[in-house]
Amino acid sequence: MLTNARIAACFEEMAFWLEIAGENPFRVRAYQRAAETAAGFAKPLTEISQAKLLEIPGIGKGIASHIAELSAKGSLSDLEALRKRFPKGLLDIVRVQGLGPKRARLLYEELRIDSLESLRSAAQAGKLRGLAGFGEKLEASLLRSIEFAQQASRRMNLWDARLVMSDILAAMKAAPGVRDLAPAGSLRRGKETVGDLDVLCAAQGGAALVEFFTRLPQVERVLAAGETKAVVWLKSQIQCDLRVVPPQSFGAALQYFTGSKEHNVALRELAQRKGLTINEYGLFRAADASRKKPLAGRTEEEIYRKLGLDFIAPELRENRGEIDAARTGKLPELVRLEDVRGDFHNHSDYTDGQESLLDMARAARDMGWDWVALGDHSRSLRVAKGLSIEDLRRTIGEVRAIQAKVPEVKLMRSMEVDILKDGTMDYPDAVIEEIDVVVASVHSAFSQSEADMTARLCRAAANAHVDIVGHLSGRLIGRREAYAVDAQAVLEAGAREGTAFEINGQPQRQDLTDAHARRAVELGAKLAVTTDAHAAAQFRYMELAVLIARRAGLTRKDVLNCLTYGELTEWLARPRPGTRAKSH
DNA sequence: GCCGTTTTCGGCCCGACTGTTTTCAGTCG
Repeated sequence: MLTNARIAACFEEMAFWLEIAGENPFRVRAYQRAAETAAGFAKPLTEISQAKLLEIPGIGKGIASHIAELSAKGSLSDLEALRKRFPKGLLDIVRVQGLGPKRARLLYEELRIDSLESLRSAAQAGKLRGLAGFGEKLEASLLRSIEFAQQASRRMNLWDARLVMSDILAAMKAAPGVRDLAPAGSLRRGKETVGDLDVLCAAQGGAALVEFFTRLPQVERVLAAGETKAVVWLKSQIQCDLRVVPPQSFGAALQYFTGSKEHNVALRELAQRKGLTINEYGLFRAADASRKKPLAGRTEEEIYRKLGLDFIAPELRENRGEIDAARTGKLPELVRLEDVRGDFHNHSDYTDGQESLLDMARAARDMGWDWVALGDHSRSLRVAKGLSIEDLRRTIGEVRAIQAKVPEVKLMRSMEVDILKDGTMDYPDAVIEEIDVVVASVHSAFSQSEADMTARLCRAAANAHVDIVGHLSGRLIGRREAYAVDAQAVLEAGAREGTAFEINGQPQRQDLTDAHARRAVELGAKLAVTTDAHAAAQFRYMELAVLIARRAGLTRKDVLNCLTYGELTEWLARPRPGTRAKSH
């Protein structure tokens, strides 16, 4: 099936080659915007009629016909034509810091440079400095940048990025004259991976701060440093940007540097229509050329309010309709970490976890949760010491027994039960009925055909003994691709049968994605945010799961974890289509 | 290429930093 991700990649590449070709920059942007839209769109675009496509902001006749062509042929003739005009290696070349489409094209046309290798040898031979706009310094800096063009293109997962960020923020608190400090960028928006860290600082006068920042022990290399801005490469192997603004501009700057870029562009277009203009220093009347009297700037809330909008949570700022919703009072009231009353999916040392059931129960209590379903792996997952039927029954007894030791939190027994190759469960029905919460996941035969995998997961999602389908895509970010599956079909099957879907907060999984979670809710399914904790400390992964839920626009009523213990047991005992109610 | 209670044509967000230049282009976010 032609996925939205695949469509997005085509438009992204279209934009790239058009830019190389020196096309109208606004046409380029239109393709980039279409790519963003496609990537974040919950429903498969191929299933939407041409007329309905035109209603989507950023999609007009041209893009809609491209989608139709992609859908029909699996390729784009315009894209094929562009690919023939330029060598593929230019895609690598623009990853080098300081090289954009203009210079890449010049390098290709003047020196036939079409790969990182030919770029390196030309720079080493001193051949670049003769070109218009190139000099010795640029040549030398490019030569250095080539070295880590590869690693710089890798993105860090959100959890690791948050750890590095908190370290940098702690260090920056000691900087001279700091009045306020905040993370911005994609990390603040809760994106699953982060390309660079954005640190925002409020202070009067930035030079001393920039200096302090560039000399932090965490810094490996300074890429740029001016009066109000610095860019460094950290020893943790990620780029970190610092911006310093005066305190009265902190909110405007926080809004500006949180992005996304697409959200900000749309916001500024809105401002423009109202005779206003926004930059990182504040919201101004367009007529106020001096930019001396901001209408807003100290807080983000002010900025949105003065634009006639409700406050938009950072997680929603992707220009996917949130601005319209904010204008008409239709923004969802997003689920919050404080709304979560417990976890469904985790592991003890009976299988591949690090701590005992009792320690996990105590940790759940320390999280402030009202209830927790303590889990483990089922018998087929040998590498994780999956539990035999006898061991499973014994651990169910143990969970009941340790309840007395942690009266503050209601304990349940959950199991992550393997979905076998044919879509049946790893325990017989009679055994499964003894488990309080059944999370069904795929851990084997990842290379099945899309049709087989889809049938397998649909069968599990429609199984009345399954409460929650676990990590639907099976991807491990940066390590393993998602297996081939028609997620839409599985979400439909689950929604029809009243089965919930997991939003797994493990940093490498983050699965469902925000787009699939949104689709699940649109189809009428419930979601469960989970930690998949293999150690007590990993209960904190709930933070990531909730971020995904928020990015998906989920409210308390969409998320099972917001139920009280009483409400949850009612949900677990709910009548399922085609079967008798489960007994508990 | 997209878009429109000022417009169906002519606009399309804004600023910092670098290196190349004597006023600016390219890149980046």
